[in-house]
Amino acid sequence: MPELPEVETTRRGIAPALIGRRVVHAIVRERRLRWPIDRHFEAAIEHQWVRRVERRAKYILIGFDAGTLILHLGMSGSLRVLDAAVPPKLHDHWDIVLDSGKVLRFHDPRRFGSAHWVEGNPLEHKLLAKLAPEPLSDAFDADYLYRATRKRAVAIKLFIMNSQVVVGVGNIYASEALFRAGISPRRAARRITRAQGQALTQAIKDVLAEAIEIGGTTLRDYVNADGLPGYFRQKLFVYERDGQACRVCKSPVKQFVQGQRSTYWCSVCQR
DNA sequence: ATGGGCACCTGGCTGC
DNA sequence: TGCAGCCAGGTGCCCA
Repeated sequence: MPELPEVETTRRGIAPALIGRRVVHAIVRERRLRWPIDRHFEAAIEHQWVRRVERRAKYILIGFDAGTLILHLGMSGSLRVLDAAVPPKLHDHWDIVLDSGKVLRFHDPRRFGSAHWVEGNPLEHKLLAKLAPEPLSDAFDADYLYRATRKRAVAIKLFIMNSQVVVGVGNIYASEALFRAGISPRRAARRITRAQGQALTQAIKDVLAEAIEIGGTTLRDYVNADGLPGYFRQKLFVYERDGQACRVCKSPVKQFVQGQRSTYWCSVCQR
């Protein structure tokens, strides 16, 4: 899936086409996403005006007067804004047709994405209530991260991917941030030094901000609201570069599995 | 509380 | 050419 930069790029891309528009119709073709789409989904949003398009972690929040749509793109999801006349393709699971003649269309081959309609404060919803700070916020700072690592035996890579520690750091940017901070992904969280905690905090912020700047990372199927890929792949130091020369020291990038996910790192640059 | 592993699903690629 | 096996931007949930 899209990680935080891809979700944020999507949010920025769809927002101008949505805010202030009215929903004329909603069409669900496939309800079996990660959780089945509620049968009241279509009726809940029809005829409502979109007021806000926000993001919390990797969730996109589309706010209406009567409630909020909480969307997740899963591993292979994407949201695009198209002319309503464009016919849907395989795995285009739902449409929100707008009074502008445009449609917000959700595409997700693996169906790990989700859509929830909630009334009341969306941040109190079960999926959002226990999430840690946003990585690009002031609440996520070196002091916070260092304190959180104390007494934690888990490997630092798994630690920074834990949404109860910090949100939005997925498999690509976890490896990339650790490379930039010079920390081995296997290091126990409680073994990092204060200086390493500082470097890691900054690396996470930098890598996410830089990726957002150029539209995120497209590895296989991610596209933004206009159907275009992101270009951060060209800036990756280690992710999916196993066997290739480290961009800093020229020794081969290594790969191994942590928590059933591939980790990429340079054993010379990272300790 | 913490950590580890599984489940959900389709498609693309590799190697026989 | 066919097909089995493996792998992929996530994360909630169950178990020890």
